[in-house]
Amino acid sequence: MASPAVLRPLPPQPPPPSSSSTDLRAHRRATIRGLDSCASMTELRQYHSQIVRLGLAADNDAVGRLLKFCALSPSGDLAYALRLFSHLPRPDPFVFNTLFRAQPASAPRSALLYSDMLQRPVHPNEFTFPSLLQSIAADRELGLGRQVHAHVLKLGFGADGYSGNNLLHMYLSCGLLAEAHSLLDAMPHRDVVSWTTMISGLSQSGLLDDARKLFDEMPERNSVSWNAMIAGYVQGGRFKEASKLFDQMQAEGVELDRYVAASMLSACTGLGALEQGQWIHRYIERSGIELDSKLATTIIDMYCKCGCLEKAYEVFSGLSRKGLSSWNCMIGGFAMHGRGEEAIKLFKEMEKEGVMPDDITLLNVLSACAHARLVHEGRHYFEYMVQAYHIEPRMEHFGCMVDLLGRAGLLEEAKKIIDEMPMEPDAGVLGALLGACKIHGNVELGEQIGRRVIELDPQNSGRYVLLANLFASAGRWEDVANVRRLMNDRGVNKEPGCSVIERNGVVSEFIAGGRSHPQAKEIYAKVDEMMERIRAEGYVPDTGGVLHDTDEKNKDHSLYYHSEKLAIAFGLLHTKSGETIRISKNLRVCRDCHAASKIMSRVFDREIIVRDRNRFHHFKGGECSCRDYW
DNA sequence: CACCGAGCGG
Repeated sequence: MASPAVLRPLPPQPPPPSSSSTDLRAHRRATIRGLDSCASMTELRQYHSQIVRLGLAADNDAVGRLLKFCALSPSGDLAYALRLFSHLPRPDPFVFNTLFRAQPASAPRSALLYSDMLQRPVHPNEFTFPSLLQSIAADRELGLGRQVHAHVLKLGFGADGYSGNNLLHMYLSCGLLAEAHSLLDAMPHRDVVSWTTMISGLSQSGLLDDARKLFDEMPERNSVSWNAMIAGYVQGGRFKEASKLFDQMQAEGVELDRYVAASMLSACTGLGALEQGQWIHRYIERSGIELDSKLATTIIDMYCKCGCLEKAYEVFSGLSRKGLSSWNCMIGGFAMHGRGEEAIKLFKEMEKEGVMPDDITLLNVLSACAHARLVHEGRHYFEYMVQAYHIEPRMEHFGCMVDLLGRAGLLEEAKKIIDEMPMEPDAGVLGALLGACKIHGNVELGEQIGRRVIELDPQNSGRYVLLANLFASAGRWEDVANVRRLMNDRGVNKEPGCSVIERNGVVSEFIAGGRSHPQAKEIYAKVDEMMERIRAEGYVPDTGGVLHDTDEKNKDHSLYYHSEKLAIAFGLLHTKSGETIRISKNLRVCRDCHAASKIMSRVFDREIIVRDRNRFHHFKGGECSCRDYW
């Protein structure tokens, strides 16, 4: 009854045996042309048999087109392409060049194919080297790259811009910056791609300032070049410079495309700049930039990490097709806001929709449990991930469990996880236990773990401070001094606390005790007023976290001017009453700021949202969303 | 018969 679904018209059928040779030629042309609009392997097989029947099995023109579809189309079939290739008696350069472009490529395989090409011999043309060099660059096979470079010159393609730019890319990927520079100087036809390749290569080698110098000097720029530089800053964590360059790009009237939009969303995420991020999001909607699952996830991540879970969820639930990364991102969003139940609910929804979770999904679920004190659930999912999905816990999963158990006060159980895990715990895992020891005042275990952590990761200032704080809480001032001395001897500096707040799209930065802000005087006066107000409401400075063994009054004052309090003062000065104050900071919220922020949210009737290194705190009506569990 | 297919930077 039901006929099979025919999605596309069938290719032209063979001509009747009586037809003339003119008809045959026309038919042959039509078949070859039709191939260029082929959409599926099923259809391709029909064309293939057609071509064989027409006696074109050895025809590079016809088989080359078949091979192009099999090798390059997302609905193609690489194995089929290789079979076609092996049955071609005299493949031409086009056939070889097409195979170089096929994914997944690898440098050794491309090299093998290239030497096959040379032995036959089939002569490489200018289209041969770009794709060959791509796979060599991706695998950083410098030795092969140098040999191919020699061939490019010997075979007379030294002046070809595409080959030159790809050689440049290859040297940059292999980290040979000097070679890249001299190649660029020697290139006869430097173009915007050559410069952009250099900028991106230097950025990826961490030489952002060199890249910027080149960027400023290059004769011509397009949106790809701007994005190379902006993305470089973002990758290097230099979000403010990314944002400044973006403003310059806008001023010069360069088109904001999806790539620049994605880079800028990441910059906003890094800065916690909600308004700017929202502007980019609206721009994407207005300009009709296609919202693929990757870009959507970038937007969701921006909203999550800028403290706006509701907007994140709105975008998430509006997606018609949710990719794994979107689910992961949203679950992670609930986790970092301490909304563990909702994270778990979303995970169950994901399972119900038949989406297969991965190790990141489960990491986010465990992290959600850790931030919400869901010890029971955390234990469950730690077992469940292996049983249900055969996902073996990695280092990070163990770290999450140590964090979950340790923070809940189950130090012995956390220690047991570390002792029994199949790999050597890294500084992150041990650091989680150290943090738990600090919270629960277990100096003996903390000291033992702390010393191990510091030796594993001697440049990380946070762990020294944690250990020193632990000693301080036990009144062991001599050990505090020893830790400080160790830091000094090793040249490790305490990372200064830094908070940022955005107002009218402008990001202001405050450093603890810093006075470089133009309105410093006003802000400090506001802090004093704030602290006075909350003291009257029962706030008592918590000097437990202050290391200096000085008198209490000095300690109070160093607490007053923590970056977070400066940022809140700025927020109170510059926002309308009732408006939410959003702050992002580089370190974790200290106990004193946490207590003060709670009272301030009540006294000034403001919602204060703080993103710290680990998670979010929503202060409202005298309470914090973390329920003092962080 | 001769034509052509196609390669780079985010």
